[in-house]
Amino acid sequence: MQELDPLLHSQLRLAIMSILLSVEEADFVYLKEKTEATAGNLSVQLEKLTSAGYITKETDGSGAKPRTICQMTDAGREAMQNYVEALKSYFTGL
Amino acid sequence: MQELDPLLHSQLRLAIMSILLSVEEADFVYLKEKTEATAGNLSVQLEKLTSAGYITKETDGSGAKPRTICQMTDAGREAMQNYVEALKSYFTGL
DNA sequence: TTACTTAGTTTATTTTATAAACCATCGAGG
DNA sequence: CCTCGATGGTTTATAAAATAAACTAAGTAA
Repeated sequence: MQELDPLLHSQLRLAIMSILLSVEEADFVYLKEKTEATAGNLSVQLEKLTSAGYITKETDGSGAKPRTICQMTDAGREAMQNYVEALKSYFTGL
Repeated sequence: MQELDPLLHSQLRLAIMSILLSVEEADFVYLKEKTEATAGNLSVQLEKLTSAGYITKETDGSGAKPRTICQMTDAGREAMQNYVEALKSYFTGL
């Protein structure tokens, strides 16, 4: 019965990470559509994942209308792997 | 990207369910030791699982010092199965 | 009988998730 | 050029959840 990384143990953050696992790059709008989250919620959760170092979040500058692009980091991928391993220990009896 | 049953998507409740999957009967004290939760927290989460119908919780009466015994219900087992299936959809890219 | 331990529950506090309100920019229409 | 609405976000407020602290009641041992 291992610890479950609390940063990943959240439906929306897990969904974000899941998408970034399979896509290597996604912008805010895409993530919003895929996850069906509100913009506010998405923004908050992206920030958390970013400051944990699990993803990068670059906002296309030039003062223009913003475009935020996210990618998974190596640390993020590793954290996901650990999370899965930890989860497995919860389902040995199933 | 399916919904994750919010009742199961909690570390402690998942741990409780996991134990009850593999054991068919466990008392409060045993669950407390295994999960390393505080009594208060455990009590609250057991109550939630009970009122959701995922487990049963019988307190050995006779006015004496209580002994609370928990078991998983069929609904609980089914919910766990669904939860696992839903989780899988989050890790296709891993 | 006083005082400690055990088995819990109830209530209060903190943390987390979520939504609502807001700000800035772009593009279209008058 | 100026409003008006849509787009792309962030900030802040609210609701829900997890956790801990305080309490209750019975048993046990000195």
